[in-house]
Amino acid sequence: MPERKAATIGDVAREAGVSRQTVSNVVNSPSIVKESTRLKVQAAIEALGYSPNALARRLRTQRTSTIAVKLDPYSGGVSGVVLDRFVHALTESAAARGLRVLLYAARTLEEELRHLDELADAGEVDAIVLTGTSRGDRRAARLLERGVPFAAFGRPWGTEAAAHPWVDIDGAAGTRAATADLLERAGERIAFLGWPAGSESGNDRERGWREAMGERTAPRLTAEDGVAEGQEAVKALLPNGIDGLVCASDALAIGAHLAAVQAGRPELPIVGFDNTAAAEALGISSVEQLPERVAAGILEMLMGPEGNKVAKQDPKGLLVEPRLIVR
Amino acid sequence: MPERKAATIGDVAREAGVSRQTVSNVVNSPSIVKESTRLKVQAAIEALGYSPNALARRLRTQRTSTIAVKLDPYSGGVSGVVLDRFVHALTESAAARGLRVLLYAARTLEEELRHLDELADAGEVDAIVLTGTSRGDRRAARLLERGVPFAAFGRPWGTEAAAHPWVDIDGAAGTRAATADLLERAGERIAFLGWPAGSESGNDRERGWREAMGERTAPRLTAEDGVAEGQEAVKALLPNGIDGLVCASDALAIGAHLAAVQAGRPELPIVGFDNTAAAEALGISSVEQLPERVAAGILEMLMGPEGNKVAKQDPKGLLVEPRLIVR
DNA sequence: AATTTTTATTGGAACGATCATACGATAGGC
DNA sequence: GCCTATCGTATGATCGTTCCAATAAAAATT
Repeated sequence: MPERKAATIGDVAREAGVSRQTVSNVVNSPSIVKESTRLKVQAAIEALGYSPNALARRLRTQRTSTIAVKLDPYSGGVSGVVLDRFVHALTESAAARGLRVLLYAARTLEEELRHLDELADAGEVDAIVLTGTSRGDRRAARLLERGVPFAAFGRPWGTEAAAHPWVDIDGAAGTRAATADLLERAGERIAFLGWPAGSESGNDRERGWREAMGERTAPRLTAEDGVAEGQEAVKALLPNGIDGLVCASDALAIGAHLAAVQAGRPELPIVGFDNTAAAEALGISSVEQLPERVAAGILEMLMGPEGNKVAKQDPKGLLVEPRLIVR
Repeated sequence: MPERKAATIGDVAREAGVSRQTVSNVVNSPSIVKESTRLKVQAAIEALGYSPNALARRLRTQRTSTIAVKLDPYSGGVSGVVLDRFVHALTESAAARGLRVLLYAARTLEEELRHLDELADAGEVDAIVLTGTSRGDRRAARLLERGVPFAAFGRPWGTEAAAHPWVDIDGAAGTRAATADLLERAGERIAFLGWPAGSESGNDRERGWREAMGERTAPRLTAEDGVAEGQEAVKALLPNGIDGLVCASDALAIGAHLAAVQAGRPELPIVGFDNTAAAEALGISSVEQLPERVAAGILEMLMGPEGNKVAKQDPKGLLVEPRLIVR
């Protein structure tokens, strides 16, 4: 008969012959309870199969022990996996700190802002994790204005630099390492295939390549993100004779790889970005983003190095250095 | 000064000069309130920026309006994307019905069982969504025993067939369609590349191929799931001369494709399963699982076609027919 | 031995909503 | 004009926990 109603703290108190508060103490701060009574209470808890009701506790403490994160609509592309990995990692690290992760979905900015308002108004979460921040991010501005604790996966690219905590991948460091590696292994002419101007992270990744190239020169191409687009862009270039190619994404890298194979240069060293399964399957080198580190960093920003409750945050940032995977 | 404490239902009642209950009625069942008082109350709500506290409501109603779903650890392979898409879709459909989705992470079965117990004991969720069910699934058994409402993405492969609601992809229908298509377009000898015996969904997918082949014969290979494994398995086969190949996964299909290219038969028609980004990028046909339909089906099982609260479920199943994407 | 401090436990209030029930006012039936 | 329905609103209890202040008992100080 598993339908029996769950035992409450009052039931345990009666069974053990103590007050409710003492039971609560045994559960939450056992150290202040005398050993003999603690054992008595623990036996009663055991006997009744008592487990504190999370809802009641949250109402009383005004802490939900829950953080929210947006799950982006499935984009269908090669990328997007990085965010999924990030959510995976966030869930695991959060569980280790006794936090739950709540998802919300939004297709548009307006919808997301509405969701953020709802989550904050109803007191559903202690903190929010934003992903994919952009220059002058309206979500960040809104949360700041409302005083909702949050941290972002992504830099505050604009001027509000110091206004909230964030963690991001150091894209420039990634492409710098990739370029340096190719310069050493392949030759002087290492080209770059990036996105059209206007993308913050695109600029960041291109900067790494430029810095590593120094005085050397090599073609710099752009294409919208996508396999076909990358293939098209590189097709025109190959006759120019390059020694290697650094790309802003795995999708572009795969396109470039296909173009290289078609042009009879299957051995052309190419490096992508994101280390997706597709790149792995094709044996293409890539820059691995380590979203697990980002997740850990975000939680540390929100709750301190060890804490299990959301605390006041310093608005500081953390750049995680990605890792080059050579294949 | 956004630090002002949030207004409660009592504040609104005082402001509007009515009782708490009337405010509650305006929020939850406006139709039973006289128009004049309703307007008065709505004005007060507006003025104070009142929003009901979700925690208090949940404690009183004993409904969390939350469902839990496990997020698998990132597997790193080509597959796994289907589950992510499913979670995406589930979150969106749930939001449309006023439900939230809570994530939990687990690396082992034991850990998952522990999490399930905790979620149930603490009354954190109204229902649980299981993914990747197997024969004699211990999680399903546990939840049934404890009386926790749940539905599964995946068939109850064993004998407990009718014990709980489930939704699954009709894998056999997918491979049947793929095989039929190749028989029509490519020729009589359509081979199958599956997994080693023991996988329920593997058997299911192979069955579809067999059924479509009927009296015709063609090689049937197996390999562990993976690009390299698929490539190896097909390398030996190609001299045999086949007209097409149906695979149990995109990873195998990609491996097969690479083997075909190396063997000088790049045009060999191959069909994968899951329609992952990698298959798309390489122009390989694939069977698309439509996890969005599965998500909608799961919610319907839990809450009825229109409902927004978890109701008693009939233990019935639903098979979703996948779609063949020809490239 | 009287006083202060510390330790262990208790009882009531509070968190913020909804439920069940009771009440007053208006309307309808004869 | 009396009795009964119906409607709209109000009151108090309740969900299950933790906070707060108070108390009783034990230990330490003078």
